[in-house]
Amino acid sequence: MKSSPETGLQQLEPYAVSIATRKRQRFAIPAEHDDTLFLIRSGVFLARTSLPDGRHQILSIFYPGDCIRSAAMPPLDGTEITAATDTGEIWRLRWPAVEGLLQDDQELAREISHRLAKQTARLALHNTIIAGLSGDERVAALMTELALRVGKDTPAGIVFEMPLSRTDIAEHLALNADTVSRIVSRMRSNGLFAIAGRNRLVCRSLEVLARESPISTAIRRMHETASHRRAATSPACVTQMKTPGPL
Amino acid sequence: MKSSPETGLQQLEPYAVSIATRKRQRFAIPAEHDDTLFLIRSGVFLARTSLPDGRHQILSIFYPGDCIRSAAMPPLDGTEITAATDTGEIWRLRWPAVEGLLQDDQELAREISHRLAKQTARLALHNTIIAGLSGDERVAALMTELALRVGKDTPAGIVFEMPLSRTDIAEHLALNADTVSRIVSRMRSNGLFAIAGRNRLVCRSLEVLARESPISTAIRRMHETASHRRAATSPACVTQMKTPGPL
DNA sequence: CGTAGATTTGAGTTCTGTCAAATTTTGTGG
DNA sequence: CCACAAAATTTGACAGAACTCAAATCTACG
Repeated sequence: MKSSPETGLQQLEPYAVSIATRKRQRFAIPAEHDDTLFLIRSGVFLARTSLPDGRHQILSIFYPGDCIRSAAMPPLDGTEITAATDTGEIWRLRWPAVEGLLQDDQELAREISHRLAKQTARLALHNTIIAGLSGDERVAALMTELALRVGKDTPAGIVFEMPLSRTDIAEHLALNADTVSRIVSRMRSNGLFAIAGRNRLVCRSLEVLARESPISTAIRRMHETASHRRAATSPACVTQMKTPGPL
Repeated sequence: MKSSPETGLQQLEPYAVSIATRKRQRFAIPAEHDDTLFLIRSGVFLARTSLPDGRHQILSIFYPGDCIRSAAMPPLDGTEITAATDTGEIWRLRWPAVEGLLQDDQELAREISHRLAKQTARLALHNTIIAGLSGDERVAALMTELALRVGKDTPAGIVFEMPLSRTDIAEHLALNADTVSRIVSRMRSNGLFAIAGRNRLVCRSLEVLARESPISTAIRRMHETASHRRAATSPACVTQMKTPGPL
């Protein structure tokens, strides 16, 4: 169905400004009149916004292949995109330019609108998670998502770098950082996952983890198709690996 | 900027199945392989989903002019669209057919993608509301939205039919129906709005109501531009009016 | 090796959920 | 128009999950 490879949309390259990012690098969302498309090429990025009272929220997590159209961002001041992984690459394009291309390339039009639709579905699913699940279930849902998205299969289980701090997790799941810490500790002591070094998580069984979250089926449907999990020996996705050892 | 009138996209009519709806009428979301576009022509509709544990959630509220692409819905079983107003009209189109039209009509393509983007932004804003605001603030946000969307200016203030039951509100705002009832009663006794007959609310001052919600600015930006509030004597928007009297 | 930032943990508080009962509203049929 | 049953809403009492605040640890990094 899709003609493009993993992160796809290669044909947009001539129109894009490519930016190599480092952790915590921030990108402002242009105003309405300067509609912009960001394309995640590698790494994990976050859409973060701040409420008038000074608190912050993480609206969504972006993975390679995701498109971010500024017009689809809520009109909240202080909304920005931040890099969550140590390194990453993001493309920046003017939306009107993209729109022009779509007319001549129906395949491209189909692909972009499909991706945007899928991300809207993800947003809605996240809504469901926040609105309907307990703290524990929310964390389990996030861990399942990350295992599917940035995890690599190893003999010990699925290993992944956690790109979000406790505070990030809290801001994403509508919880408190203290509460997240408690929940993560509890899940760890229950053996749902182990911690191997700085921010590296090992999930022995995705099944067991998924069982902690009522809507894990939807999460898997949403993130598994886009998943490109591979053995830790794979050369791709270097973004996620700081040290090459499998554990 | 937009060439089309209020609910727009008239040129899609030949390709659409028009459905006149009555309250609580339900529409299934077609599966992935049968991507469909719904177009709200009049009335208020809800996207409702049910969790495995039997609870329900209302993912979003749709107003005239909104587009619902089934591929942008989360992959949750039991997700459906329901009519919230007594009467309404909805168009149903096959997405591939729409996609074909977009190629020949760039203006249409622009308009549809713009609407879909705006609705994604609304979803993200709703996320923010659920995740970051207290119960009272959430209800105030919803009331502000409804006043802007379906309200009509009268000498007594902004009058609107509340299309959502207490349970609906609860399912939309991630609260409990009992809690919603308490909050609504409290807001009413605080004079934020009055109740005039069956499900009819009167908001004396949008400013005062908006002050109850920290992100009212964004809500207004999001819903005011699409708003077509008019005096209660206006012939349009009959959907909202059961009895013609202004109070 | 020390400092700044992140994480963990404890104790107490608050908001919201739960359950049950009372009350109001709505729809229906004489 | 009234009576009645069903549904929706309101209200009270209580329980629980998550938040807040503060202090103790831990970690990264110069």
